[in-house]
Amino acid sequence: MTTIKDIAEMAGVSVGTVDRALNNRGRISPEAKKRIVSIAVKLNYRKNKVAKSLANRKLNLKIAVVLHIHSNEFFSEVFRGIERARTEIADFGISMEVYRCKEFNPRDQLHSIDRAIAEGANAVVIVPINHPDIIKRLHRLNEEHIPFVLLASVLEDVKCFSAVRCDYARSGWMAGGLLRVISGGAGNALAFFPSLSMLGHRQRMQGFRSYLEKHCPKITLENIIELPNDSFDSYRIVQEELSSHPQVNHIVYNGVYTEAGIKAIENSGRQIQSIFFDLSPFTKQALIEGKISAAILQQPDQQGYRAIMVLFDYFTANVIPPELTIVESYILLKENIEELP
Amino acid sequence: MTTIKDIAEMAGVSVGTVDRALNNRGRISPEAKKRIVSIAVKLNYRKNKVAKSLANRKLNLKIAVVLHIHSNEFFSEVFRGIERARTEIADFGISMEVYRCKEFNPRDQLHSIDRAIAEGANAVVIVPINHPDIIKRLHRLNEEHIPFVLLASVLEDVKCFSAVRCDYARSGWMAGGLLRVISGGAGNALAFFPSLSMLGHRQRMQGFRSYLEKHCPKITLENIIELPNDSFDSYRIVQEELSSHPQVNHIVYNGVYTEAGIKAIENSGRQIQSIFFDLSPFTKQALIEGKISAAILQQPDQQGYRAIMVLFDYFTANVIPPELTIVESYILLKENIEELP
DNA sequence: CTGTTAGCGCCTTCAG
DNA sequence: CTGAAGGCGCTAACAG
Repeated sequence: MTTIKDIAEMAGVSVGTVDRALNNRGRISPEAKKRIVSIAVKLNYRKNKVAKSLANRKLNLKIAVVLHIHSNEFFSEVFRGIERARTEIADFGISMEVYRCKEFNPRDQLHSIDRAIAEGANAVVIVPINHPDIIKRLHRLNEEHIPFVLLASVLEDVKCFSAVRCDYARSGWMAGGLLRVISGGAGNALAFFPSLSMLGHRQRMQGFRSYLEKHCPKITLENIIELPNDSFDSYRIVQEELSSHPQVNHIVYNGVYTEAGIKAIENSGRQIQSIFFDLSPFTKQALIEGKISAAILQQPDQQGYRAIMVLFDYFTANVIPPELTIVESYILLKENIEELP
Repeated sequence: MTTIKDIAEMAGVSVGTVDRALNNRGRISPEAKKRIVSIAVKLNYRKNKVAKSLANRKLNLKIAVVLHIHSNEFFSEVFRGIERARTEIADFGISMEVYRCKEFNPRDQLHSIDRAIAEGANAVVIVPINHPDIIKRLHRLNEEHIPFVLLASVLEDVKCFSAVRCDYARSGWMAGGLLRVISGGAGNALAFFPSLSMLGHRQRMQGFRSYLEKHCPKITLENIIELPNDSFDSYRIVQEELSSHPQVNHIVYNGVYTEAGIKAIENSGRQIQSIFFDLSPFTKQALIEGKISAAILQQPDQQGYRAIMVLFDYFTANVIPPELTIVESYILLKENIEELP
């Protein structure tokens, strides 16, 4: 491992000069810089993350995390990942502040961003609301050179430092594949999705639909339903859809209120194979009890964790992340989680 | 974040004394120690991993990794995880040396361990051969207080620092569950496993068998076959078994030579649903082409990575790991990996 | 038994 | 434009 001291000796200059040469701090003669850089390249010099972090300490780096308040189980998991990251980065002198704001309330989220910046955040992780004011504010963050990471969401037309999310289209596609396997390739299905005004959900829905169109000619997708943002209404809608589609024997359910879906299916008294998205406690229980057939997970904790770590790598090692980090989705059967005999 | 300096000031002693008190180095009066420790507890002091690592540098910590030479695809993946860990721990002043030895050759492995220790390894990660001489050597490592991590294998009666592996019984159980789903709960099956003298494989096989017994009364498990350690022989055996069991329409294949299994199934010309373990390039291709139905993965790269990181956490933060770290297994359908339209 | 000090590698500040 | 020095938190070696 070569250090700036090695380079300094080799170049016959002081470490200070090497530091200036290698970090574009100016105040250095072009010739000296060139010579030092070439030595650094020759010795394959890499900055030591640990030493840098120790020195960084004085900078008091701070990451702001802008989340919703009334978070569902999915975001609780995301949050768990974020908290895990917090403990890991603390030793590196990087702190984290969480700002929670009302869901579907752009004004509140805007306010949170402003506050974060005012309080000295050096970077932002955000689950953005798709609203012109927010978009505009994010553009301004770019102008202010505050890197921000988009978490668990799709926002087009915004150039962010990095984005961390699942591949929504893929997860819908996988739901299709899983349905093919579970159904033996034939049957009648209903699919429920949360607010399709969110691009991610729409992509998932489209992935699912196009899979069935391409690969499952014998599965009739009788309806695709957008779920309301309420547990009881969701229950009622699932129930109604089941009543009005008596041949349906398969359901794909992607919704915040998993209990609603589970109960509605159960209370129908019909033999229905179902695929749920995400692993709420209800889903988990229902899976183990055989009330639902399978689940598709998107590792929310990993998403939260990675979003923070992207910034961590940047601060500690100047790593420029890929524009998009995809966290893989997984299929879960009861056999993955039930207790073994 | 409180530092030893804070504690020193508070206790009216020097940082040296605090260091001795907090790290059981002796040479300190019991009263001083007690007082300092209580202050540390009150201030919720945690050692700073970064600073410790920087200081650790002088110790030149070294992790030895004892692997087989003729590694299959599974161990290539394990190795990739290990190399990933290498780059992460380098900045912390911890190096890694890989010792490769002939598979199924205890003498050679023994020699590798000896050499690793002679060359100053402070810890060992090993994929152990289940042989009395190796076991004895591992016991001696314990006496020498060299922590060692067992990787991707089960060894009873050896108290190790930590073990990292998949849950073999669970992955067999999952194969059963997947077969249930794929087959619709009825059919005739064959199951192939690698050397059952390895405890892990035996556990997986038992997990699979007991699942079918408990939950799939209509699936006839016609035979369980142990695969030889050769590609051509494996092919021949699968072929023979298929011939002598003409009603078989389901196969579970866990073997090193995945190509053998795939080809034998393909060449039989029969309509066979199959579940493979692990994701070799052959398996991946066959999955995408629909020649096999599903795969069960055990994240070998994660296993390699975690094995190293367990020691890393110990060296940098004195973290005592759990005796066993289970890396989850996952189900893979073609829809997980095929290209999206 | 305890205090002091010199690093670990890097960054920043202050002199020159 | 460049060098020297101090400090980030912890450890180890040496003095007392």
